[in-house]
Amino acid sequence: MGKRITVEDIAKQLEISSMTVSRALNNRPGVSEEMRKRIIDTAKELGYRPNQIAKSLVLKKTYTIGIVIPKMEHFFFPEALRGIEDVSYEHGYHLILTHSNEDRERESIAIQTLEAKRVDGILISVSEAGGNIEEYQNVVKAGLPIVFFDRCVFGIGASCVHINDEGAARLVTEHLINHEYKRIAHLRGPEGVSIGKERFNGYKKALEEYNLEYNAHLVVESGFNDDGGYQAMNKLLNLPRSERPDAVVAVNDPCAFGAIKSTKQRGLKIPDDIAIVGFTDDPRASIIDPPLTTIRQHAYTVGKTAARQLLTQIEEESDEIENITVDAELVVRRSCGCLGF
Amino acid sequence: MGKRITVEDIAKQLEISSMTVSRALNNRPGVSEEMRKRIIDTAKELGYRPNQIAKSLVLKKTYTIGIVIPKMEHFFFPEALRGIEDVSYEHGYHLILTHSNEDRERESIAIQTLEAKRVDGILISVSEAGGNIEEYQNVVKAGLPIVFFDRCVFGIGASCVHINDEGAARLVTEHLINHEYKRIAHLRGPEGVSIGKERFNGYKKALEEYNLEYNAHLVVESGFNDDGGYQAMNKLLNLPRSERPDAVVAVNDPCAFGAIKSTKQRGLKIPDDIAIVGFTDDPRASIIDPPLTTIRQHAYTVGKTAARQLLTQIEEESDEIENITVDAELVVRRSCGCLGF
DNA sequence: TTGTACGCGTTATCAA
DNA sequence: TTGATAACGCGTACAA
Repeated sequence: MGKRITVEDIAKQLEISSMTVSRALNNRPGVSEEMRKRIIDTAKELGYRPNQIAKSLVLKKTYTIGIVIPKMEHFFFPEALRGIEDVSYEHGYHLILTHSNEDRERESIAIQTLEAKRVDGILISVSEAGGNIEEYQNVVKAGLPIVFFDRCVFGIGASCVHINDEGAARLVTEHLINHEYKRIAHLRGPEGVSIGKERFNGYKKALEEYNLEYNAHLVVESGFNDDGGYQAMNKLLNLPRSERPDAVVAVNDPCAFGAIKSTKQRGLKIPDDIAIVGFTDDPRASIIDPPLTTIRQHAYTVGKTAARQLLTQIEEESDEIENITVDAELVVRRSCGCLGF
Repeated sequence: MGKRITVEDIAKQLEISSMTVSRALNNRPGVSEEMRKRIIDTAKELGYRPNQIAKSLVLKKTYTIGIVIPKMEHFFFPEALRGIEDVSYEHGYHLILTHSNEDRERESIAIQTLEAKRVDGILISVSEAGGNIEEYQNVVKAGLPIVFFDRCVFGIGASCVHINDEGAARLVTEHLINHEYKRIAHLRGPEGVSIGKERFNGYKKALEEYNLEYNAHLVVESGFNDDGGYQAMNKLLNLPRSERPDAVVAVNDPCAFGAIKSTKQRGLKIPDDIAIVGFTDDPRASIIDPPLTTIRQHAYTVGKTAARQLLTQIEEESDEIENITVDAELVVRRSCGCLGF
């Protein structure tokens, strides 16, 4: 931040007061057209750039929203970010991007930074390590609008935008059941993260509905990445042959990719020996061998919706809380063996 | 931005001056340990959050760097962003993220916004539509550090971090030549963008070096996305059979994916009928059918290096300009037909 | 239509 | 060790 032209500089050059300059530059009434023109011209000439910092201080408004993202590597987040950006841009808001790297403490610091920067609102997807509930509550208490997206925290008085994780997991599990799979395993996400829990619930409810036995040995915690999926799948494949699953529901696509790798390494065929389905519709899902049956999440729409919800809260100063569900759909490809080829 | 606790509030509660509070909270000397403790305690109690806006105004420093990214959909950028974020975080800087969406005007607005927000520096990858040279020059003139990454603009007094695009394009083209391909086409990026031009130069130089005829019909502009690659490949395949290429160098992986789609649609086999190579090493490259021979770009390293260069300029107030090249490597997979299976 | 005084929340400077 | 004052750049409120 070097020396910059200020309204005062422009005022001096034209021998008028800084207020007139301010009025002219902000299209306020009370300035003669001639004066306004002269002011705008010299502003351009001098390369004036308004100081948004000073503006924010007096207006108590930054036109900035803070984002907390747990993991940039997941395709879901850049895509959601794109949705957030599009909506914010339309509304004249800008983004401060922070990254928790799935770390509790780093997330906590990120939130405090955003508060210090006086963002007008926060969009957050909580870290895999589980949430800083108290931190979130402080934000809510302080009257700073906050909207959770994808990985949510309920019951603290904040809005939430996510897909129907339980329903979608149930859908994909039922799809497997309907195609005669009997021993269906689940590579589950962390207990403390909403989507991990809900997808697990969906899986379980599908089993119950069809009177399939729930077997705790067939549920392995995997985290959200491919390495976790690889490790978890290894555990399942280390079971005695008779106890091995004939199908696997992975908590997300990266996890499914890890599971596919593990399966192939042992010379097993997908879907002939074992079916695998994912959740996300990562760009790789359609071109991996075999193409992955999965749930299409519409990350862009989730981002857009979350941003809209946040901006509504900000601009209408409403604190109406909403729990918004974005539609998801089953995408059937070869990895589940249901296409008949 | 609601009512927030200020240093003044803390000062009043303790019946001291706000300066003492400021000193205590910023670990400055000149406060008795006892006083410091009391101040920190009441700050916590009251839920004090420093107002970085006010701080920035007086310190003329925001600890924020602005990013301009042309297209979130390219895998390269989230990955570079991750590198940028990691380095910035270490240095205590935060990111304002803007998105030009490959649009000239939107890029221009983004830059002006970042100036208004008084970022301490800018990292930019220019839009496909070509650069706002004057805008960049104004930034440089204003003394605001700016570093280009990946898609650069040279000769305006700004640093640049990119891979050796020309060398890498030459490498991959030579690889094809060495494996007896004779009619090698190029799906090229836009004229006005550095990487488009340099990769084209690399392609051309490889041909020259091996005395292969350069044929302008075999060079088609494609843009940077898969649709552009698809369209461009269609043009090549519409040529009379004898004029068709036997190999194609795509300007990047998304473009190569489009070309692969076009080729498959016509029932042609890759690499038997036509070889295709890309540039990026997108996550899909390794799992598409056939796996794509490409250049691995190390986007994360590019982001990291660019951020480091920018922070050096900011913190050392040096305006030494550097043109930094990040290594890239050839990744040979099946799509070029050189693996012998 | 234009200008003056003051405040936003913080820190630097100088005095006590 | 502590405090009073001014300043950062701008906009609000009121006066001329």
